[in-house]
Amino acid sequence: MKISTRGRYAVRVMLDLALHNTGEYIKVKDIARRQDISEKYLEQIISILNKAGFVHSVRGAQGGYQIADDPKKYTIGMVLRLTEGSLSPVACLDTTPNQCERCDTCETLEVWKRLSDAINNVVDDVTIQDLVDRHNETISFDYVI
Amino acid sequence: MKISTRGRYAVRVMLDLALHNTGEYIKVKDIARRQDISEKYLEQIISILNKAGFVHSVRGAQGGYQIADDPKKYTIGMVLRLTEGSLSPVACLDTTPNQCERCDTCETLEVWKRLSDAINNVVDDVTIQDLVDRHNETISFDYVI
DNA sequence: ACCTTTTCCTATTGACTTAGTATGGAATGT
DNA sequence: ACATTCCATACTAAGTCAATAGGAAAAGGT
Repeated sequence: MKISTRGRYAVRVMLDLALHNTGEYIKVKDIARRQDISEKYLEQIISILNKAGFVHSVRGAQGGYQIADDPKKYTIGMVLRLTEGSLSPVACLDTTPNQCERCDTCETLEVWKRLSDAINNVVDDVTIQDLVDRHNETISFDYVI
Repeated sequence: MKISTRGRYAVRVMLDLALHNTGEYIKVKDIARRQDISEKYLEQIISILNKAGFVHSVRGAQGGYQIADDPKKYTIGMVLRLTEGSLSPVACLDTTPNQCERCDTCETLEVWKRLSDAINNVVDDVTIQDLVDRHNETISFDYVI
């Protein structure tokens, strides 16, 4: 029941791009350095975000990435589902109708549904913008000290 | 973010033992047949439950297993945490204090905490007895038809 | 035209986990 | 003694994770 680095890194990439959205294109190398993540591994992850249209890329010198839309438009859930796959705790909830042959008499299905809803409610309630705000709070707190 | 068969089977074992708690000892072979799970694999899983004291065992002929305490006493969360390990979505929540070197400035920590709480709230709200009740409802519903 | 930068694409790898299977030993009732 | 049942450990095939490796393609600077 762990979120893998792929999903967590993807969220951090989106946050990094939102924080550095100056109009210039952001290089993977810079994100990797700031986030302390392997450059090559980040390439793969950002490529997923790119194919889904979450970020926009330009190749060649002076190229890089930008977040495609307003950070308010992207929830953590969208990023995690894209990179991790479905967040439902059991596979049988991933298809409608439920393909499990035991689902008619399954005593535990209700629990998994509640669990799935609880998970989705949290991750879909938080946007990348919320993380930006959170970051800015932390920064100003540092200034006070 | 999936619960593995180990955890799900463990819950079904506990439910099976609760449903068949007649005073006699229940054989792994019978649970395996009813639940349609490999006997040998079930042995390993029930052994975890046994070592944790969730079930009580007797060896030899006429031996088997019984649920150790009132099914109301066991939550799904207890069974899952025992068999799956921690249910928190990120490893850094598993130790106090948080060992992650980035945790002071981590913008996402709050999300993972909320997610962890949401998960635990659901699984700790449901007991094995609730599954028994759910089972009995389904049975009586079948009778009506 | 050439070179550097940067993204894009695919293959490979070592460690680990999952979901079992296999083999045999220890205890218990008849 | 013997069948039954739990107990313990080792093994395995397939898959996932978290990268690493190597190069192709595009774009800008000179």
